[in-house]
Amino acid sequence: MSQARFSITATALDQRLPCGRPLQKISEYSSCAPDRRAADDLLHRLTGKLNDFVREKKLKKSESREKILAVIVREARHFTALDLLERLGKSYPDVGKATVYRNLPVFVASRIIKEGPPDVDGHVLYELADGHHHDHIVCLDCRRIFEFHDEAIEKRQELVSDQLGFVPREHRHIIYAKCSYRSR
Amino acid sequence: MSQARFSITATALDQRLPCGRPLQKISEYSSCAPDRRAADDLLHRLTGKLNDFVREKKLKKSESREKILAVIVREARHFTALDLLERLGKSYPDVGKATVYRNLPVFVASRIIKEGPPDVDGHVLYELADGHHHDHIVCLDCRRIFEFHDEAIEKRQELVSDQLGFVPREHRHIIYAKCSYRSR
DNA sequence: ATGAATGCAAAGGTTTTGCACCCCC
DNA sequence: GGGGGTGCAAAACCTTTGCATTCAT
Repeated sequence: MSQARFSITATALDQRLPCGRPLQKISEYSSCAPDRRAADDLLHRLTGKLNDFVREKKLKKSESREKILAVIVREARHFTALDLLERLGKSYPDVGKATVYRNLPVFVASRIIKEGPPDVDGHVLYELADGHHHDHIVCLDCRRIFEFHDEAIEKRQELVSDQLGFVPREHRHIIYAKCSYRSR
Repeated sequence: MSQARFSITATALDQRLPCGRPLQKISEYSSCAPDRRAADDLLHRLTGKLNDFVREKKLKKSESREKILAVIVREARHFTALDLLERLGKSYPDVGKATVYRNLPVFVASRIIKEGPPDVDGHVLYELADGHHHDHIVCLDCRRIFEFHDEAIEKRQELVSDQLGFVPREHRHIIYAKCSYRSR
């Protein structure tokens, strides 16, 4: 059984923080933008995607919408509506919260973000829809969210669904676990 | 690869309902109590479990708590706090909602119920903790919740977690799919 | 000029909390 | 009689909506 089939990504890149301290917000960890240049590139690409969608659906351009997108790309990997509001308030206090709530569905519809698993408090977690499907593993100690992908599980799900007479559309799979940070 | 490793249980037992009609509430389907005698047996067993917990934690007996438990066992397989409130209101209108919200954590702590996957509207779904772990497959058409268990996926999760340096504690796995009811 | 998009504030729906009272041990 | 448990109502919390206004096309 090949180990190469696993892949993992730490959403939180700041590995220096002590793991034992519980955080108030998952997002405190996921806020570290990994690479400014990469983020800018991505923002540029996604802005294009947004514009395409806006044109296609005969919507109108809006500065607020682009500000929101910028904050998402630069600061958030996994975020709730409230996280986003809070961050947006720091960079762009002029954008109202109703606008945020009204635009999240637009970003989802344009496949720029997608709804992920619910966070620890039960709120919808959004994340960038980068095209690469992954599932989540959340550390119960440090609350960081990691991503994993395992082809064997994916395949098995399809098999199970099929055997049971279902056509699978999507799934959410979260493992709550303890990372070994503490014991290292 | 043996097929016998799959198991499935329909939470909703009323198979006569037309599948095409979307429901307002998941619970409308999961409300069909399968067998009165079995439910009473279970209630008796769980009441004992509750009493043990109450004694152990030096809490006190309460009639409301037992009423709530009775409604859970008799009417609910998968339910949100609000579902429970609504049903409770019919059988025991004298029990206040604060009491329900305050007791749900007690039932969870005593391992009588557990938090399940979030429902379609994002609310926490509780379910009886019957000791048999299972995951869920939800039909996007008829909204019924089915339970499945696949040992291969379970094992694989442990392997993945272990390889990545995590000690898994629990997980939630929901497949959103379309059942073949319509096309039959 | 038309209708999308916005900010604000008010309303909505769900869960939690404060408080006085009740009841179990 | 001490402290958990309760009901009620108020508050807290997050999200949606109404409305007048602004802005993009």
